[in-house]
Amino acid sequence: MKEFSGSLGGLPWRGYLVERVEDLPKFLEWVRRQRGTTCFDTETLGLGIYHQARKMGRSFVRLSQFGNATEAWAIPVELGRPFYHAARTALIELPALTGHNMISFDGLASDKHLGVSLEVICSKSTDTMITSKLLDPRPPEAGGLGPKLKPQAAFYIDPSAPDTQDGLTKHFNSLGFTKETGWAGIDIFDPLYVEYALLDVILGARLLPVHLAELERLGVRKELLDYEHEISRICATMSRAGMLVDKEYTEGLYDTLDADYQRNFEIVQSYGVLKLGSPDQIAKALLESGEELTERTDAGNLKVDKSVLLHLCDRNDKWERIGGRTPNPLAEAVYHAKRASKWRTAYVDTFLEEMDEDGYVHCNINTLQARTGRMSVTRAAVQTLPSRDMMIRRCLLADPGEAVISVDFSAIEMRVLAALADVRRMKEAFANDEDIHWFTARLVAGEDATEYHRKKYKTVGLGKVYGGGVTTLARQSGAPEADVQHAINTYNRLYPEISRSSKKWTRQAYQNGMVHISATGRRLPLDRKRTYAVVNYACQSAARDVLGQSLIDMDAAGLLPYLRLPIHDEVLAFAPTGEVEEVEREIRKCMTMDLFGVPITAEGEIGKRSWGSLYGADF
DNA sequence: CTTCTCACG
DNA sequence: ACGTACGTGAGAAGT
Repeated sequence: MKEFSGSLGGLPWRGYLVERVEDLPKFLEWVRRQRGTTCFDTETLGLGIYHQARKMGRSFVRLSQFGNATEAWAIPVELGRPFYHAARTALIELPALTGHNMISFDGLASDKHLGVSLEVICSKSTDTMITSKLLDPRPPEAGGLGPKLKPQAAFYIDPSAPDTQDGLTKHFNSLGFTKETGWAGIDIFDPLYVEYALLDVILGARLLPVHLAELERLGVRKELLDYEHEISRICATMSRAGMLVDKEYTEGLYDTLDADYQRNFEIVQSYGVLKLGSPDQIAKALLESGEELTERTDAGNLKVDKSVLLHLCDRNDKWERIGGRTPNPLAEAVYHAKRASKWRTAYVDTFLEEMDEDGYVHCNINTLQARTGRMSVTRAAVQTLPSRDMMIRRCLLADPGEAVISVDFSAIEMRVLAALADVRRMKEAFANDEDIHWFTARLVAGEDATEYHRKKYKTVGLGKVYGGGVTTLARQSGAPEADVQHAINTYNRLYPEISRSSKKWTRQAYQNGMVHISATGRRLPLDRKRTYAVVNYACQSAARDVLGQSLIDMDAAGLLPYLRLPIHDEVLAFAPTGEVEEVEREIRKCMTMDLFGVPITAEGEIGKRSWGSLYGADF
């Protein structure tokens, strides 16, 4: 056994590294003495819970740490069964746990590699990542502390708390490792590695009570904290289930996209462009080919983005000819090469890289990522797969004998806006199950309302939710500014409650230290220069909480085993073909509710085995 | 590390 | 009085 000690925030701490099997009884005695909440953390080979251990042929969990405010233990799980069993016993026997991002990372890692299920972990855990996001959801660049342990510890515990993440990276580098290779490569008994591992649980154990006290001081309801832990468990369960990669199709797609890229990049090169990702070089070559470029980026450079390229190709975004000019072959090649390259690297490569031994990808769902509380999904970013073309979604499959189900909320943000701002005429429209944009168009143009009117007022309605101005809406819709201005004025007359609520929410935020309190009691800090964003924050965050509540209802209805992904206003599920209709109906039922007198409704779709089947694929 | 670009809701 | 589209993840290039 090796001992460590130090002092943080004026309070000493001691740490113990178990080196031999004979040290384990002392650890287990300590475990049995713990009455309060114990912090749990793991040091692993990396982030790839589901594929890394197999690829490297090693124990994924290297070190497992447990600690309270003053004492911490490090168990070298990778050394073998007795150590693994001690960590497992501790996880099972400890009465209450905390940890930083522990549910979606350490919880899933324990589920996969330590013989302790996610359910057991979740039944007694409080995650300080969740408490930190409820205190302030902003990343550091937006003025918040950010969720990392270091700034949290520095602010809430001790300004001189060491930056264990940054410090470890530097230590890795000094030993000849990189940030990535260090996790797997460092000696399990390296003193600094172990000391930082011990410090992490000491800090985590101290962070929880301070966070909880702060949440109480700020009046954040306990119910919101419980609600977020339920959502975290539900989403981690979806990650664990994963989605099957159609390996044969995906490898074929890799080759297709690669060939597409090669072919088009050769054409691009023949115009003297060496780097496809260099807007400078592309702009120069286009100018030399006789084109005129007028649009500029925020930084003042010539813009050569997708819309500019499509225009030069004489195509719309569905790749249909516009018929206004002769297509520029360089623009066509750049467009195709960039698309093939992005789709291959961002999606296809990631699927093949992240696949586990059985061919499943287990994406990481960050349940409170955005400052509005919205979720994000990484490794792979499956919330952003191309939807106009089915080829990427075609890579992901339900299990044999199953089919995909997708259920969407109908116009959720407009409904949430009507509910939160108490917009009388909108509420009437939704009560009658009207299409809100047709409704608005008919209010203005009567029976003469056309698709053109609907589109115009849809743009304005969305602009309201986002807080957009005349210029942007005009650019976005292609309509003249005067037209758009008139439509906005009309909209404001029809639905005066929107501006009224916006002003009220802004005023209240000022009184509340520039924080908007959402309908569910979430704290949403505003930027002083963009207070108009309060309408968007209120709507986006309430829409997210409607989704969250529906997920909790789905779990209660026994539907969790079918769920695979939350996508902002949509839920993706897989079910045996004999049950799809019933599962779709039950999910839809959970997504149907009342929000302050506004009916929230949903529509479902049933496909075949691949996700792409919902986008036109025939399998 | 910042900028640009592009994929989504 | 004025004027503001919101929120993400990811890769490549250039500083």
